Amino acid sequence: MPDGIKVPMPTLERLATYFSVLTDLKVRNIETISSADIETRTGVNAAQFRKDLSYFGEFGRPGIGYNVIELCSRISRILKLEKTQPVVIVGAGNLGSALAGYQPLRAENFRIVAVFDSNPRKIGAQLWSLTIKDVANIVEENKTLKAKIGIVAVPASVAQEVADRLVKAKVSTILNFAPTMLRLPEGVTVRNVDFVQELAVLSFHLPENG
Amino acid sequence: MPDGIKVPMPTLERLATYFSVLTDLKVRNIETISSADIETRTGVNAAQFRKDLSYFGEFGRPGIGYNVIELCSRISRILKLEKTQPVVIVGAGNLGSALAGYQPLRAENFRIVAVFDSNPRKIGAQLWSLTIKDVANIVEENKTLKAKIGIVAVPASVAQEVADRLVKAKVSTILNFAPTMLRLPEGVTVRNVDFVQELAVLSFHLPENG
DNA sequence: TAGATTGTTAATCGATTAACAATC
DNA sequence: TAGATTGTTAATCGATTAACAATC
Repeated sequence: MPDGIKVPMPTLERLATYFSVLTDLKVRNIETISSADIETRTGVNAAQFRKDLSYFGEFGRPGIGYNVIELCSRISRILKLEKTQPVVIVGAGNLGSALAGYQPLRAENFRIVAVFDSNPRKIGAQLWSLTIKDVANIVEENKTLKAKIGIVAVPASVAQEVADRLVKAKVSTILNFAPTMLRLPEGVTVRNVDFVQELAVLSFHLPENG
Repeated sequence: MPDGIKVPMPTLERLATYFSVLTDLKVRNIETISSADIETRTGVNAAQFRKDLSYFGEFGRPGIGYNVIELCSRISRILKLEKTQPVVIVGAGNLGSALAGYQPLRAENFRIVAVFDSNPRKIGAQLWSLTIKDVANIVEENKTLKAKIGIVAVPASVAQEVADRLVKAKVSTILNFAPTMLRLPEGVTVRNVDFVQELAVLSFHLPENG
C-alpha cells in the first residue's frame, strides 16, 4: 500500500461497503468475484471499484477477477480491522446505551470497552456487561483502556467539553452524534452522524402534496 | 424557489446545517449574519454558502447580510420543516427505542407516531408514550397515520422485507440503519446510516502504531 | 460617498466513468 | 487462441471557490 497519496473520502467509505459485502460472500463460500459483480451488489460502478482499489495496490487477476478471501483480508488490513479496536462511549443515555449493545460493531472487531457519563445516578450502574464510569476520570481510565476511538453520545450543549476530554485522554478519532461542530486539534479525525440532518434531507424529497 | 434544477446533495446536507445554526442564532436574538459569519460557525466556505442559497432564490442584502429570522424560515420552507412530519419506526430494539425517544427530532418538527416490531413479546408493550404495534399491520395502520417518512431499525437480514412493507404502506422516504443496500422502486428516497462504516473510516485514520 | 457584502460568473479542483492495452 | 477482466489513462462530469460587478 504505497502511502503519501491522499485517498478520497468517498473511496474510504466505499471500501467499508466492499468489505461488508465480501465478508458476506466469504461466509457463503463464493471464491471469486469480478468488479462487475460488485457493481450489481453495491451499485458502485465497476470502474470506480477498480479505481478505489488501485490506491492501495493490485488485487485482482485480469481475466479472472478477485479472490474473495484475499481481497477481504487485504481491505481489512487497509482499514485496520484485523485487530480488535477498543472504543469508548461518552453518554449513557438512550443512544449511548443502544450503541454499547449494538451487535454489528462487535462482529466487525470493534469492542466497546467503557461507557462514561456524568450523571451520579448512572455512574456505577450496569449497562450490558459494563459498569458506567464517571467521565471525570476518563483521562485516568483510558491510560489502561488505551482506546483510540471515542464516541460522543451526549447532548450538543456538552459535546465540545466531552470531545476536549477525549482528546486529553489520547483518543485520536471521534464519532460525534451531537448535532454540533466540534473544534478539535490537528491530527484528530472526526465523523459526524446527525439524525436530524438525515431526516431533513429526506423531508426535502417528500412529494409536494400528499 | 425555481424548480426543475437539480440541487446537489451536499447542498441539501449543508442546508440542514445552516438551519440548525440559524435556529440557534435566532434563540440568541442575533438579527443579522453575513456569509463570512456562517463560514466561521460551520466551516463552510462563504462562497459555498451563497452558492447553496442561490439554488433557491435571493436571500440577503448586499452590504448588509442575511436576516436570521427570515433566512431561517425560508430554509425551513425549502426543507419542508414548517409543518410537523409524522414518522414511523420499524424495529423496537435498542436503536429503534433510542430513536423513538430522541429529543432533537421532536424539536425539529419530526413526530414519531408509531413503532412497529414483529416480536410477539414486544407487540403491545409501551415505549415512551407509544404502544408497539405489529409490523404485519403496518399497511393498514399507516392509512390513518399517513407517515411519509419511515425508519428501518431492524437487523440487515430482514431490512429489505421491512422496506418493501414500508413502500406498500405508502412511505416515500426511508432512513435505513441496517447495513445493507435496499432495492427500492423509483421515486422512493433512501438515506443510509451505517455505524460500522463510520467506525471503519475512523479506523483507517488511526495512527499506525500506538 | 466609502465600506461592506451580496449573487453570479468563470476558474479550479477533484471525483467518476469510459475506454483500452495488458494479461490471465 | 479467444474470451474475460484487470489496472490505468484520459475524458467527462460535477462541485468548490475565487473574483467581481451590482447594490445596500
